[in-house]
Amino acid sequence: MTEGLPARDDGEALVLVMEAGIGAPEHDDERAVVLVETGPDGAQRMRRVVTRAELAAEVGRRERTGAEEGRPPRWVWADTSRWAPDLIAAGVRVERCHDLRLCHRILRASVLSATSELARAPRGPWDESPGTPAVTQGVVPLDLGIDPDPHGGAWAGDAPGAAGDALSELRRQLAAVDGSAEPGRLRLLLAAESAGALIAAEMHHDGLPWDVEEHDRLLTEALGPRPSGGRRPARLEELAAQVRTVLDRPDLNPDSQPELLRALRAAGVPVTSTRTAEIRAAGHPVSAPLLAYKKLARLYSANGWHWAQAWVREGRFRPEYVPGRVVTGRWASSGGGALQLPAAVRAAVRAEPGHRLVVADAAQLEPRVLAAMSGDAAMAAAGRSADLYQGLVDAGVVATRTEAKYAMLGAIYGATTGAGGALLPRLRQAFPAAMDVVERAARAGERGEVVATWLGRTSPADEVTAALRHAARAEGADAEQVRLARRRAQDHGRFTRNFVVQGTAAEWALCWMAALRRRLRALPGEPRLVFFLHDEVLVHTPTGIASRVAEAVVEAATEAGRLLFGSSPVEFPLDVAVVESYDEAA
DNA sequence: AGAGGTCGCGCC
DNA sequence: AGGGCGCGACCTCT
Repeated sequence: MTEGLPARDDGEALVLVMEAGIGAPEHDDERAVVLVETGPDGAQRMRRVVTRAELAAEVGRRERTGAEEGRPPRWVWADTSRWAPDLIAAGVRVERCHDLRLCHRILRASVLSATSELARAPRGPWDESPGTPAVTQGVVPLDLGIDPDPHGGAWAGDAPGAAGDALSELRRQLAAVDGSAEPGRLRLLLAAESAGALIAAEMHHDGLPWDVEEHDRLLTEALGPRPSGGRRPARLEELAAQVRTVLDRPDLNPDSQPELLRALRAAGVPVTSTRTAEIRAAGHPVSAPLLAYKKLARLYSANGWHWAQAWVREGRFRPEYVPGRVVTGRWASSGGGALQLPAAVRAAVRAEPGHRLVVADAAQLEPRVLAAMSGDAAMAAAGRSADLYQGLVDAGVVATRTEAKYAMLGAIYGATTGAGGALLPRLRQAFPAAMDVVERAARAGERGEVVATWLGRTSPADEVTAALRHAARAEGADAEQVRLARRRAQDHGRFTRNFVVQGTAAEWALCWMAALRRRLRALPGEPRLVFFLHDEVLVHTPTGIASRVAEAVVEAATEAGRLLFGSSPVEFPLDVAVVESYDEAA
């Protein structure tokens, strides 16, 4: 089922942007940038050299002429996080790009491009991990084969054998895609990954609107006024005092896990760790004040005043988003824990005057993705209702919505025991095709094999699992070796089982955002994507077009489903809310 | 003093 | 429970 996937666009112009890597860093504006325009076959059409200071104007010009002809170019560069921020700061937001480093990483590992020259070549500069500070801030260590004099004219971009040469790399990538058994899937994946890199750069630039006063209000309400010096807030101090009294340890520091654990055990509290669940289960008089302390201490240290001072500037929280850092294809973030923004502080995410936040999240995304990728008609039918979990209840698969949720998540995460594990036979009976997809992925992982997402992103090779398995099967293997191999196989099987679903959900989400971004660009008033959380987006928009933005978000979800799964009957409904602050969304 | 490891908990 | 993360606090080692 590939009818939605893009065919090669032979009319698309690719414009490489490369740094010549010359000039002293203190004269950054004068550093040379080389632009090379090619067709999708990699044949060179035009090249020019500009200074870094001239780049944004040059890119903006080419982008406009492309847009007028209805064919914006695709900008090709080593690393979006190195080029896009300056362009965005200069007011230039390109329509599309191709991030060589992110795409290289996908093609290097993908089962769909395994026989390509790119995949079989030894590791080189393009295998360096993307998004690391050394890569994004330093000069990319590429041998571009460029004459160091930007006005000298001589240029050796076609010099063979230069492993770091961006044009050669682009050609290798295009060849890997064209030579793949599933070029449409890879093409979509690379385009989506690259669009994600653009979005990440734009979201960092735009930032999440953050109301520092509201944040201070809710912190003060929970913790007491902001303390001076290194002291704890009043409410935390009170709770600490209660804990000390109950445990009869006047000098206890409740922030120290070993100290706290010793004190709890000395007081006869039956815990083996300081985990919240154990403390709650103990039902001891210390439980209530200690649990309250832990909750507030977390808020204070992770998202308190100090956090705001470090990460919020001029009313915006600007974390760094790092596409491609999570093996499954999900984004990671760095700086301020953007992807763990707790519910307790979301009231501080407030639209600016005259604006609204459009908050949208995909309902039960992972189960729906599983239904689509497996072509499981029964599961698709259960997902016809807006709430897939309720759909399972209505179909008579399980008795309650809670059971449905546990069972589905258990199937996707690899539960073996407990409520989730117990319900698996019911799911297997009701949705054999869907369960077959995850169980085959699990078995492959247990054997130490790789698995791939719908679009071809492939799990990292795991030699350890395979080696342990081999050792355990060898003549004379002892029980300990067998136990170790089995344990490792089970762990890796759970990982690969989850990989195919989480990774495909990440692909859907990338397509969703890319489709949304394109729609937002066509709207007036500059509505901006300002937050992304795996299956959820926030758009900051002028109030007057908020309803059009909400429509665009829904249309983009439908488009994402079509792009990935063609005519699959699986729907991807959203919960959409137009609100003034994030906490108002359900 | 600083690096690195572990725990625990926030998000999906 | 089971998958994927980032981060802060504490602790240990160097």
